[in-house]
Amino acid sequence: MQAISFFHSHVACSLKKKKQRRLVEEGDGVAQTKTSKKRTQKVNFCLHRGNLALTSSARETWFMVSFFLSSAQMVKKEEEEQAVSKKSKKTKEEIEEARQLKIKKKEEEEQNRWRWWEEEKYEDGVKWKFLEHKGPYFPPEYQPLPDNVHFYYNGHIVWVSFMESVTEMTHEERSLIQDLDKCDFGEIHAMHKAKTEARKNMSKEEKQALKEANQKIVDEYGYCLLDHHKERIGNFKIEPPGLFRGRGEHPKQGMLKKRIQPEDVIINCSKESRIPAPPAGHHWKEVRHDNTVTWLVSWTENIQGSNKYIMLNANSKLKGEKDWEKYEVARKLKSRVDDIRYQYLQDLKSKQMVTRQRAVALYFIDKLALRAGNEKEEGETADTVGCCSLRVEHITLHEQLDGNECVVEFDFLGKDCIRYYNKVPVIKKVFKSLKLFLENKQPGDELFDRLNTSVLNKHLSSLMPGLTAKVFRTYNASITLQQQLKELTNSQSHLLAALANMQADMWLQMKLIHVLPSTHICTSDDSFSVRLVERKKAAVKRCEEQLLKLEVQATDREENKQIALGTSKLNYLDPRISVAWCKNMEVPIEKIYNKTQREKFAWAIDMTEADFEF
DNA sequence: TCGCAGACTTGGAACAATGTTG
DNA sequence: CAACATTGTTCCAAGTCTGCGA
Repeated sequence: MQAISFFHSHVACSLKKKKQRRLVEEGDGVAQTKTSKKRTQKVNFCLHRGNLALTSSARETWFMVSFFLSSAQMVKKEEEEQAVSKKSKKTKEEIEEARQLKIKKKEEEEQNRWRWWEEEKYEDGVKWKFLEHKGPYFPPEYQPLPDNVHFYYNGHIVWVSFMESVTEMTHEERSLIQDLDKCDFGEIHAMHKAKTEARKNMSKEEKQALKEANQKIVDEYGYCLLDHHKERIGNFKIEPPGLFRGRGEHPKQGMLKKRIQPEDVIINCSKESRIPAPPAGHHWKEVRHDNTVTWLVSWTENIQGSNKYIMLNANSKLKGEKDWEKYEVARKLKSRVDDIRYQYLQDLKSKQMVTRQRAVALYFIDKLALRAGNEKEEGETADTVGCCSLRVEHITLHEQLDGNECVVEFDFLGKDCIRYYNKVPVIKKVFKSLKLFLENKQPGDELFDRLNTSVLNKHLSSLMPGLTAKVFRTYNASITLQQQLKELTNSQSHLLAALANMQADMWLQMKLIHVLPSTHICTSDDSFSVRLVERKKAAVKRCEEQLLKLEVQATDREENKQIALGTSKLNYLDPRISVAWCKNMEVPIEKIYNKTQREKFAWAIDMTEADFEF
């Protein structure tokens, strides 16, 4: 235990620094107001310039959508660039040859692709009929420190066993090493620094060799055979030992994550398949043949005691089918959502406390895209909440605020300790109910004391099979995207090319708008003429130069957020909406999804017609 | 109905590769 | 062509939700 606490305090030290910075960055009110202001401006600008109506009040949802739009618009720019680079370098034949090769490769890939979406589904619960794989790839063994690298305690060289993080400290070490301040990791640190430096300075050949070696591992362990099709595995490597780095104020940060041995590992595969061989001298914990689950390998992790799995890549049948299903449920919600909304608005009047709390929670989940909020074990994880686990201190009620009535101010840490701060005007009935819920409660008490996620989800699934809280996030994001795209195409289809560029520029400018005087940006709004686009481009360039000088950390972070939101387009936006739009607009799908994304959404790209309706 | 383990999705951070620019 | 910026990939923590047993 002491070894653990030793590491704990060590890491806690370095973490604390970062945390403090984080606090400064995200936590303080000023920075926060700034970012929210920025967001609002961005939305307004879009509204104004692009004639887009903001239909959903869920800010988060909007940003997923706006990100999609902006990233979709780089069409022309890329094409130009390609043309230029081709001309300058290679000969005509070479270009032609390379092109042919590319096309051929693409065709081949297309041919090899498993079109599982055209096949019949298995009976309920069965995930596969045949599964064969090579087992997990274990991380390399611990390398002892070289003889010339030392660890010092209180100025003396100490040989320690715990450096390899396989074992805890020995008894003697525990009694010797008590004070972190007396530890000197200097030489070890220098060694690691030298190693990274050496890696950076490797020659081309060395890098190539390394790459090939890695590829070999992928070729051997990275694939499995599932129902006669070769499928890529998502994470075929066992997690290496190390220090647990939780997020936020995690009570277990810095604890020792143990090395996983074959004896800890459960293998799942077909009975009649070639069972993977454990490393020499070892055996598996268990080999099972359970075709109702999708994992190939599992083990129990020692920090939280939860299970870890090796599963297939996002482009596999198992993941794709599930994804498709998810969007189908969300689509079904489309036809029921009016009823469901009507119902929870009615429930707001209910005399029954449970019903009333449920209605308010649902209102939040639908309107604000809050997560369900399962209860968590105290002391095991950071203190974060979702809708159902909101506590008294997380909301403030304002009868009147900034010219709005009935405003709820949210301030809490959500998933991954990301702060959610929002002031939302709500309808009177919700406001009144909230006041009622807060009566006779102290900070620390639950806002929805009669409600939890399982009550909520049970209710939802009684309204519609398959309906759970998270479906609202998918539904709202997807429906908003579709609406936005529709309006875009209806009113401005003939100007689309210009608009596409416009939006890319707009996006760029959006980032500048807060830093630069407004004269630099809004030169005029009279038309969407191509000439204007050109002028704008020049303007953007000038602005960019200035931005570099004026660069504030705040903008950096804002950009990071935008990028992070981009990843959510992988999870919440029905790809068929985007695919249909591309087909309608004759925009190549490559402009919207990169290779990985295209593979993941192969089912959608293949099956979607231009007239697809979410 | 309640608690809990298990399975699977979501999403940020770190790292790697690739593109851009002065 | 080196330094910097952007984009893509990997890793794994942190959620959601289900089903089971008491």
